Parts: sequence; structure tokens; C-alpha cells
Amino acid sequence: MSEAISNLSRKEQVIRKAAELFKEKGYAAASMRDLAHLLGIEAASLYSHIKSKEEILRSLCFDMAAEFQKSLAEVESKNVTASEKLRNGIIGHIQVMAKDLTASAVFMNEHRHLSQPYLRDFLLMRINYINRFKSIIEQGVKSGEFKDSIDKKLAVMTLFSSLNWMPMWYDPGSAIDPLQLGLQLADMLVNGLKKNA
Amino acid sequence: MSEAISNLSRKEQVIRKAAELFKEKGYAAASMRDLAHLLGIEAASLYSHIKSKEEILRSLCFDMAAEFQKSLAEVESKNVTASEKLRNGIIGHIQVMAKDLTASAVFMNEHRHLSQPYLRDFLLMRINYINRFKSIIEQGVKSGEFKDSIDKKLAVMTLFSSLNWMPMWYDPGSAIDPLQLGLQLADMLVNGLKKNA
DNA sequence: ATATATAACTAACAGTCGTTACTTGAAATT
DNA sequence: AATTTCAAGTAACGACTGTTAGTTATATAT
Repeated sequence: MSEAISNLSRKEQVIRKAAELFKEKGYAAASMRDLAHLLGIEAASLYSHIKSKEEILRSLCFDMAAEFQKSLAEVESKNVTASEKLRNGIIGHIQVMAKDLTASAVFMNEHRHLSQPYLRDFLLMRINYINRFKSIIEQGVKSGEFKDSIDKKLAVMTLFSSLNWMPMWYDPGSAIDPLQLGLQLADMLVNGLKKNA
Repeated sequence: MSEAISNLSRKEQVIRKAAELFKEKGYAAASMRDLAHLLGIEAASLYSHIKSKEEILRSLCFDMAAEFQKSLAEVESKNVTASEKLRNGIIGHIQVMAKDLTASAVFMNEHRHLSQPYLRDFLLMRINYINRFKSIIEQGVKSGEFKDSIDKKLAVMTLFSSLNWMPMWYDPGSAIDPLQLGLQLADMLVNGLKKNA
């Protein structure tokens, strides 16, 4: 009971440090001895807190996935135009990433090192998420808000590429804050889709 | 002499297969034994053709980098408006990637596993390339072709994110060919920047 | 003071890593 | 026919991998 609670604290320290390491070196190139060294302990001691290296990766990937799902569900629940929905979806996605840039980078770049069946589950969630954005775009094309000349797969993939690379270059100490970043990004992308911008 | 020429052929087979493997599993998770197995030979036999695992990665990364540089230099040499230049730059970048999607994916995702001083050199080339695109955007802002309300770093990073993820999702057997893809991508991105599109 | 939980330790395992040294058989060149 | 080049082979190296088993010191709760 209290076991679980106080475990969490130290366990989360381990997971957070692992996220930094995985982001920097990549999951496969990051060893448990590297991680232990960063925490000032021995590699074997890590296993008092976590079950395996991959458990850490799973935790990072699926926790982020849950955050993204939550954000998008809220956006979908509101009855607004497609362009407004897309805009809110983008802003929400950016906000979720900005809350943990390190985990976001791992989520994006290292998920492929998940083993089955976790990898399958992860990819299914991801496709589902992308398709929901695609639906918003299609809705916007149907309502006449968006051009119909652009390939929808291209549009949604371009959107996700832009969003997902953000954790790689965004400096949280920079002049532009995450909300502004989301707004500008949405503006840049949505107005690129909009007819008669 | 003839040594170098006929070596090239087999060496290139090795490098190409390595590119596929590196793309699929990531550089660090791909072993020389995996690679050898794919080629139907023993791991040690690889070293008749290449000096080291990293030499393969270097070859892939720097060859792609040279192609990108060449493409951009040609675009810059023509005296056209900034939006036309940006458009041509995007199309050129896409064309270079389309010529070798596998190597492009490795270039983009695995370059960080280069050791020093190669990593430093690589990153310098990359920054230089990005800055030249940034200059084109700045030129367009100055000439009034592009909005000045959008952060230039954001704009150029969004651009590169969109471009660089293409090898991850583009299916060369799909309905849309690389040139069309380049045109649509350029249209989507450039018109998103343009004032009064 | 005693019991419990936490977080660390040492030692070691079986397996994999990139790579080297040396050898061999076939093909091409002289 | 003799020599060289090419592409592969076998065996093995030292280092590193994730992980386990079992132990110990410290802090907290009873």
C-alpha cells in the first residue's frame, strides 16, 4: 500500500532520467549501466524499482499516448467548425508535448523498440489518432473550409510531421511560449489549407 | 585500380542492405550479424568490404548530405522570387529523398550515432543547409511575399519537419508520384506562409 | 526497541557486440 | 600455367548487454 506510493516517487525519478537518456542516445544505445550511473547507483539496483528496461519505455510511450487521446477527445466534444477543431487539436497536441518534451521525444522516436504485442497496440492507437485528425480535415473539405485539391493523406502526414518534430528543436526557455507556438503553428498550417486565406 | 571499381559493386550491395536494416531496426539495434545474415554470409566476411559498422553509416549520411547540398546550390543560383526559390528548394529536397527513401530515412534518424568528429561536421552541414532555407524565407518577408507575423525559426523548422518525415510514410508505389508530392507539399507550405494567398 | 519497508550493494550469469587474424576456394589476369 | 584479386570462411578476442540472486545499511512505523 504505502509501498506502492513511495515506490512511485523513486520509480518516477528513474523513469524521468531514463527518458532523458533515451532521448539523447536512443533506446537501443542507452544501457542500464548508463542510466544507473546518471542516478549514482549500480545497474542492478535499478531493478528494485522497475521490472525491465522495456517497462520504462512502455510507461513513457503509453502515458504520453493517453495524454494525447484525452486532449483530442476534449477537442472533438465541442461543436465548432472543422478549421476551429483542427486548430484546437493542434494547440492541444502542442500543449501535451510541451508538458513533457523529453517524454514526447521518446514517444515519437523510440516507440518502435517496443516488443509485441505492445508495439501493435501502440501503432493501432496512433493510427486511430491520426485518422481522427484526418476526419476533421475531410469534414473541413466537405464543408468548403479547406481546399479539396490537396491529398488528404499528405495533409495529415505533413501536419503530424510538423507537430512531432517540435520536441527536437523547441527550447522551452525561448522567447516564444508553448501556447504562442501552438497558435502560430496552427495558423501556419491551417491557413495553408484554407481556401481564400 | 580495378580493385576499387569491382569492390564498389559488392561494397554498395552491403551498404544498401545495411541502409534497409538501419532504417527498419535503427543503427544501434542492428547488428553486423543481422546484416551478414541478410546477405547470406558470415559477419566477419563483411569486413572484406567495409572498414567498420560506422563507416557504413558515414557513407550513407554524407552521401545524402552531398545530394542535398547540390540540389540547394542549383536552386540558389537562379534569379527568381523568394517564394519561387522556396518552392524549388522544397521540390528539390523531395526529389533527392525520393531517389533513395531508405538512405534518406537513415540520414534523418540515425545520424546521431556518428562519432566525433564526423557528428560535428554533419551537424554543421545541416545547420548551414537549414540557414540557407531560412535566408530564403527572410528574403521573402523583406520583399513582402511572406507574412512577417510568423516566427522564422518556427517556419523553417516546420518546413523541415514536414520534409524530413516524408520517407517514413511515403509509399513509392502510391498514386501520387514524387514530383506531384513535391508540388503539393510546396503549395501547402508556401501558401501557408504567403500573404493574401 | 522491534519490525518493516526502501533503496542500495556485490557477484555473477548467459548471451551478444564489433572486430581481428588467418585461411580457403574460385575467378580473372598475366 | 602461374599469379593475383576477390569474396567468402572459421575461430576467437575482450568488452558490454540486461538481468538474477542474495545481502546489507538506513529510515520509518509500531
